[in-house]
Amino acid sequence: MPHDEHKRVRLRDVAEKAGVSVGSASQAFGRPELVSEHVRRRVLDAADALGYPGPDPAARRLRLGRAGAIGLIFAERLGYAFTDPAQAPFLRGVASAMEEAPNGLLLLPDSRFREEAARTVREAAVDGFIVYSAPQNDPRVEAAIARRLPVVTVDQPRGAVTPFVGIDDRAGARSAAAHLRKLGHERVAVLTFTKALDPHGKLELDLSVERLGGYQEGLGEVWNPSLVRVCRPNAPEPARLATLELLGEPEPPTAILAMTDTLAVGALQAAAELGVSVPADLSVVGFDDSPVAEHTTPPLTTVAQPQEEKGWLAAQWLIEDIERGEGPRGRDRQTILPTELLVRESTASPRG
Amino acid sequence: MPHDEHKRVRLRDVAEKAGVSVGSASQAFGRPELVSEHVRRRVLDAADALGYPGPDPAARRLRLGRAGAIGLIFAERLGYAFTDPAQAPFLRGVASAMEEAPNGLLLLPDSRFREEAARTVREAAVDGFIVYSAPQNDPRVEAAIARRLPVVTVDQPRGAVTPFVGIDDRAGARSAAAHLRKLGHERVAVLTFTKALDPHGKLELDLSVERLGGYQEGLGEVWNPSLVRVCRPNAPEPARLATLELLGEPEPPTAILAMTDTLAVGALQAAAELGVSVPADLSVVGFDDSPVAEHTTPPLTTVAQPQEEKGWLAAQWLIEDIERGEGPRGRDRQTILPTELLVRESTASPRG
DNA sequence: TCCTTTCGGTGAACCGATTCATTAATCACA
DNA sequence: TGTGATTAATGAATCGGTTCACCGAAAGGA
Repeated sequence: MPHDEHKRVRLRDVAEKAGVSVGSASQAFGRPELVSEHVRRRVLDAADALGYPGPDPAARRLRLGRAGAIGLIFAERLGYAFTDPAQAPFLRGVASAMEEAPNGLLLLPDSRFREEAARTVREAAVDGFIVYSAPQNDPRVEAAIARRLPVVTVDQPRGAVTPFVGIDDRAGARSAAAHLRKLGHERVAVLTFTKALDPHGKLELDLSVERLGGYQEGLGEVWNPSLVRVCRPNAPEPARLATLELLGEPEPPTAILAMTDTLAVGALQAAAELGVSVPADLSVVGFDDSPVAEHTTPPLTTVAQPQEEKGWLAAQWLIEDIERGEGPRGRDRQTILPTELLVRESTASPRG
Repeated sequence: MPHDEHKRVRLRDVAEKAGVSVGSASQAFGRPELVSEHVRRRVLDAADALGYPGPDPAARRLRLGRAGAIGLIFAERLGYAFTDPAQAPFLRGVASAMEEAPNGLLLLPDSRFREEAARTVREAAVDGFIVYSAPQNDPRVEAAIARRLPVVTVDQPRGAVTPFVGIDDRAGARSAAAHLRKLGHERVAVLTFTKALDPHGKLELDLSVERLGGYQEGLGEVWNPSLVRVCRPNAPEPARLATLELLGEPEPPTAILAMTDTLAVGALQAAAELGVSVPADLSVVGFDDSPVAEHTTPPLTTVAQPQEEKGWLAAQWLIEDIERGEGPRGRDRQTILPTELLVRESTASPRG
């Protein structure tokens, strides 16, 4: 029967009830080998007689100076988090690096209320942050840096003032575009996504800038800005609509470069709806090689990037820096992992 | 230029440098209206002269008695988290309930190391837990309850000793099965997923038991246990393989009941691969009405459930209980939200 | 001029644990 | 029986803030 104990039970109360000092009581929980079996028993008994919930994490944290958690700052609002299946492997990588030390992962999503989100970051009980694909001038990122905790930045090579891991987005995009060019395509549309712009219009993500640049380089003289469509958020639906529109035009593109596989999926849906055959009438190239890419119809040609490795490395570095205990470092550690163009069945030479 | 201050800067240091008491320094940050403009300035200036990262969250938490975060305990390991697109709307619901108060969301995934995962829960700095679709005898759930913090359970109606929100899984599944029955199907396969079993083989999720029961009831005399396949984890790939196998048998099923849309997607992939036409040769019914369901080819007949509302309600209740500040409650609050069978184009009467 | 408010600042108590230098008790062995 | 070595328990200091009862000075009122 639950009594309505309104007061919380403190370690002190347990010690008193057990007739030992708080010191001993603490040991009984934290390092049992230091107390006699006898004391341990008494303490544990007292504890559950009183309904003691165990040492208060907040207090133990304060004393230990470790929060036991890592903050993950990412681009989307929570509701759209992980809508893109490409992010699952990244998480898997983070997870495997964290599995040894029992740490929690504190999600720090974007929010409609920018400043509130930053406040959450300022007040988050964490030992460090991973900034995943969020622009450097995001208030949350600034707040994270101001905390003077270790930070590792992912997918944001240019602006980072911290260690970072990423891929060569430009080269990857360029190879995708060059592939289409070589097949002979001359009307190539681009599906991109932009992050929400702040009032100053400056919240640009390196990632999208770089990929766009790569497309332009790879397409060379057939690059056509009027065929670029912004799809927001990064999900199939907006891409489907954009593609429907593109294919409805008098002179439709013969190929589409989608900045993510998720957008490519939308493009494929639109094509299927209109009875446009892929790749005979339309080639589609994605980016990421997300888990869905090989199961679309037809299987998607895409630029593979080592998501899982990115996640693993970022977490690994962060944990190292946390254990090193010397605060944040600069951008003295960096890795650019390679990408690879995977040619599957969604691309072919244009008709005629 | 960053000096290598190894010591952390404390509020005390700031106060000293500013020539005021720590009390005033604290106010300058926390409640500016209580100090004179003059003092506030001096403190803030001293703060950034010293590079003070702001009040230490751990300490402030301890004093305030609030962690400012909610723990989310969910079924999958972190790597597989949110692999199922059906979970995104749930998160969105949670997010919208949390948007007012700036709280963090601490992910408490399952782990290969069961006990480590439970430890993380025991030591998590949170004010309460949402248990999302995790079995009641999961060590993490037990740890959460032992913390004597508010807990809300989702999708686990039977075992819950806490408030819970869920749907009538059995009725939903029954309606799906009845639909197929009415169309005239007599060989109906079932794709299910089971949670990892613990050494005692008891980690059963109500959810899957209920849905399975519902299928059985709805199918009546055509229920055939030998056509039940376990697909693990809950992702398209295992379902694809299972379906490939089912369709390769001498007497293949004419319809498939998939326990989640994610599994249904795998079934559709397998059918497409084998050139089996849906719904002409094979009917497929999903569950969840996840965002992908209306975009599959063909659009998926499925049992819709109000994921977003579930998330919203769970978070709402939890926040209320936290603010009420009277510790955990029992299962005195509960809601079963309705499901609805959405008939799209993946089901039809069997041939002949 | 004296008394009462008002305003702003102070500093000690407290949040709930962990740690460690000390002290007390027990044991082994000569 | 005395001595040194172990082993176990103690309690005060500490982690880094927030809060609040109290106090002094300046302003307002009679």
